[in-house]
Amino acid sequence: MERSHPQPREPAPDIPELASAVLDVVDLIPAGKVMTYGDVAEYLGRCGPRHVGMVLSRWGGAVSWWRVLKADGSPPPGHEAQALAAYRAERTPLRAGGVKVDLRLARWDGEPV
DNA sequence: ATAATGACGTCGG
DNA sequence: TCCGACGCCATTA
Repeated sequence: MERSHPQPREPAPDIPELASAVLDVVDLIPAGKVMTYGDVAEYLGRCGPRHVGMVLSRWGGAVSWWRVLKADGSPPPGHEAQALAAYRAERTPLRAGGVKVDLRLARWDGEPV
């Protein structure tokens, strides 16, 4: 199909395509499940866990950012209370103490629900 | 183009 | 369990 517009860019020209891909993956995580930064990075196979964090810190507000956390189950720094509230609302499995997610049960393998 | 940054991960103590 | 050091990698200044 021919494009009438001289600049057929993405709907979000401020967001790099890789970053957009990260946001897309995060949006795929079902409620009650989570992925680690490393899991998202490995899922994409195009960047490292650190970069996933950077993307979410900048553009994560448009997606379910709370469903991405550290490898030890700790919620994103600076948003712990907010994330924990979301886990409670989505019935995400938490570990004893309720400050960390039980990755054993809540980790999403990427398969459809 | 190079240096510094950051919502990470892994290992050692 | 907690803390520090090092490695990783696209983005930003």
